[in-house]
Amino acid sequence: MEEVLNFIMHAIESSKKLELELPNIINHLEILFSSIDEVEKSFGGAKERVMMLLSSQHDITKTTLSNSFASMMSHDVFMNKTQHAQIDRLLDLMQNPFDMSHVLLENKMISGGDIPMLRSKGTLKIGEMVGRNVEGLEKSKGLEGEMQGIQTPPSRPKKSRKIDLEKRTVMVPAPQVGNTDMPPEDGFTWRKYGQKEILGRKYPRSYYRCTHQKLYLCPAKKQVQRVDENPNIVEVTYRGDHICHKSLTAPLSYPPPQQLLVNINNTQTTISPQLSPSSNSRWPQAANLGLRAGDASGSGGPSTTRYGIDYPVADMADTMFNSGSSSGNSMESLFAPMDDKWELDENKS
DNA sequence: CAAATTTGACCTTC
DNA sequence: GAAGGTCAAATTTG
Repeated sequence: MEEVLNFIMHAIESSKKLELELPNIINHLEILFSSIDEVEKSFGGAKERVMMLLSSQHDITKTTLSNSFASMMSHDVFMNKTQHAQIDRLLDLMQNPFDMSHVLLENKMISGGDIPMLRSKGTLKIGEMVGRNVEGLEKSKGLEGEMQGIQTPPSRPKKSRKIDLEKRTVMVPAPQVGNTDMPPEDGFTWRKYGQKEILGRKYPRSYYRCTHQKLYLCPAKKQVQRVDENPNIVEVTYRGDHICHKSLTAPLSYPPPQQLLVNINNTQTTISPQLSPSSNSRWPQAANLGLRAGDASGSGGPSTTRYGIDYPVADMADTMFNSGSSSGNSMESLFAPMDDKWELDENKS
């Protein structure tokens, strides 16, 4: 419990720090990123500990947890107006490749030649919560279809798209280099099972399901689609919750998440319903999107998607309550780089 | 050879 | 019947 408190206190501290420094780092995206990252990690650590405690105590459902966070989010705890403005700016940058290069230059200047958050693969990462389409809300038609475990003979088993799986859509930047069609990373391993041209959409939609779908009957799925207006952003729609443990699907050691974490609530009106208890209760655990850029192995062949963990502030709700993330050990790897970042930040301030 | 991706066909919904 | 979602055989890759 003490550990939880430590994490929370650290998160709060980091938040305050961020708030104070905001005017100074408004143009320093890398610092801004690090700061957000710090806050997120701390809350993530707290969440993890709480989850561990809960699982030992049993029976407090994820729904409850999600609701709690939904409530927090609805009060905009983590996103004040200034932060929203920052995100708007980042989005603008994302929408213009030229501006992106400007960002790079900008970071270079700031960091004296090194661009920790942009130099590797992830580049900028903006999670935009565009909607939680509670598709299943009125679909009390009952659970039909694939999760029932009813075996139907040879000719294709009956399946239904109307399974009571909620959808959650997030917008994340597409990889800028390499195979830009790769789906965002989110800590789980996915297997592509289809791709389809969608009417009115410029780019095809890819369908992924949890690699362990068969082994663990894990119902988690996701769709990845590039945004027409801005190919630099992909729309990821999650359906179903992972029931397989993350450790089964992702490596135990996570690469330092050097990506940008931004949560964008388009509009308050959009968000509120999305945060309804019912819609939260079954969010995919993997709400934390990442990017795997620079991987040119996108087409064909076994390329088990090894997703590093990263937690966009974008979806801190999920980050805190839904991602079955790292082990105790991993926290070290999470915080180690952060210390460096803060050193950097503190030097600036 | 196992595991992942590709892709055309099939299924379900509207 | 059209469109979206899924299956599964074929293909690719390590």
